[in-house]
Amino acid sequence: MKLTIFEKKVLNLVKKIPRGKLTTYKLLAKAVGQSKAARAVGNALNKNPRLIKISCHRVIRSDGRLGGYRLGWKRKMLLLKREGIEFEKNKVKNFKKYIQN
DNA sequence: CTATTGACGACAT
DNA sequence: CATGTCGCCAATA
Repeated sequence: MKLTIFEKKVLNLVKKIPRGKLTTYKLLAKAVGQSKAARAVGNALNKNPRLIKISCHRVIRSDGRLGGYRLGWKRKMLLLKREGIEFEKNKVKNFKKYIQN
């Protein structure tokens, strides 16, 4: 499985997110120099070859909603709760305070 | 080269 | 708050 440059960039940033912190597809896009490629970022994570090793569950939507996850958003939510993150109505409560800058 | 496909985002209704 | 629309983009067929 070979990864494209774009995918590598994204995955490398994602794996650095510390436990209990979050980031968004949009921020990642900006971080790799393509502020409008949030959607493409999501696709990159979807292809994530090491779903187990890379914590792609810490990436959410810019509006605080969870966004997708290969194994289902419920699973994603569980993992986040396990890291001490709280929810309300399918949205992360005060998500801005968890964002990793 | 063109068309399609989404783990998206901003805005309108 | 819930949907729908439209624009964006990298990857793929």
